[in-house]
Amino acid sequence: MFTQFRNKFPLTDEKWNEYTSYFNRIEVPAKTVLIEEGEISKKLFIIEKGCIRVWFNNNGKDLTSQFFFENQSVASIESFIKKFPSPVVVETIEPSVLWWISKNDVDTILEEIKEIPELRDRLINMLFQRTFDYMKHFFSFIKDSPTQRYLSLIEEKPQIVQRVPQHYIASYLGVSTVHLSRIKSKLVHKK
Amino acid sequence: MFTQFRNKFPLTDEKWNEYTSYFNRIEVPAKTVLIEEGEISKKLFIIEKGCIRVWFNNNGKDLTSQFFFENQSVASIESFIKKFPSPVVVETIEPSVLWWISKNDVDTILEEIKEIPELRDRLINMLFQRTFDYMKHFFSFIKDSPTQRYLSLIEEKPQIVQRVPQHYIASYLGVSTVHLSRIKSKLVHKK
DNA sequence: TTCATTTGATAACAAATGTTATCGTTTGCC
DNA sequence: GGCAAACGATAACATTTGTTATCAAATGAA
Repeated sequence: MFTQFRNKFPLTDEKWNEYTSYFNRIEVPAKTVLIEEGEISKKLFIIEKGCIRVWFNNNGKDLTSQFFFENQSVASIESFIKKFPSPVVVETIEPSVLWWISKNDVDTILEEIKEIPELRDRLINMLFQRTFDYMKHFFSFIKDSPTQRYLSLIEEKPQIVQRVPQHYIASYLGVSTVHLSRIKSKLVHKK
Repeated sequence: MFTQFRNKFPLTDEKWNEYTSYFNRIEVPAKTVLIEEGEISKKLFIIEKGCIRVWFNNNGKDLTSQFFFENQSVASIESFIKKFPSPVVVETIEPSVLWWISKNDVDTILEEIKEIPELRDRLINMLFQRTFDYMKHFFSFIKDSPTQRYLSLIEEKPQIVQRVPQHYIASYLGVSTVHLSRIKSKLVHKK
């Protein structure tokens, strides 16, 4: 799982082995809840195989905010960092193979590597990138129609359209399942 | 302008004076464009007095993404950091008193202070906070109706409702000016 | 396989929102 | 003060989107 990243981290073999040994491998079925609403999230997950959905409960309605696939890391980020009760649920969509690490171990690693400028800068860049991604997704809500957002999704994140059940995609795009069905139907008939 | 922040930064008086001297004070009228669309933004602004709007042009329609008031700092953030052409326009709403600093000077300061853990951590926290703010604003688009978003705005950012022309608020909330008018009208008549 | 569950399409109707146009008020400027 | 531009409210109508209900197809578990 981790050997593919080995050359990206300027660490001694000793440190590398120590850090990667903090991770635990688990296999879980579809629809497994990894982090519950209200729980203080103490785990960070990396996906070896499978796919994960982050959603929250809004007056009984299930609203999806993000999807994650192979090689991405997932946490209830605000809960993980600030120790707040998680506002969101983190749940597998497909049967998945995951690696998790505890917050304690992450903190240990961060404390040690922050003396290494390359890694520190990489971390800061990751944070910026996250912010930019949110900005972009947000902009699409004030500037695009649901149809345009669906077309962008096909273009930019085809994995989501291919692997995720449609009613989750509907709430991710901010429309009802019926309306997403209509959008697809119209697109087909126009072609 | 800066003396109110003096005690928050663990710097020698010498460094403090050097850094604050990098800032330039300007006074500008309302509707002054500070950063144009497509320009590579090399300035960061701090607002002493007045109010600023960040917007972008979407097929001729003027869409507002953020508002800023006194003591906040403003840049076309992605352009400033990554040296991309700015996708947004940064423009004053009211006549304003601003302080600006060049990207070069910001880089100089960042390079020097990154050896100071307190400041580095403060910077990282600021980045996280920005991301959380975007997440929150984004969530409100998938979970709230325009009426609810308007009520939240009154509650959480009364400055915007009080100081910003209504048609800018409409595009910020993602509705037409006519519909925002309707929303206000309904709220009044229900009371 | 068989049956229950999940998923997705569609229709009919209701509600929300956009568009265009008009009008009155406010604001800024000379 | 007076004029032009900006701003905001409202009406009438068009379009989009949500809701509820029904049905068919796909999927998964025993």
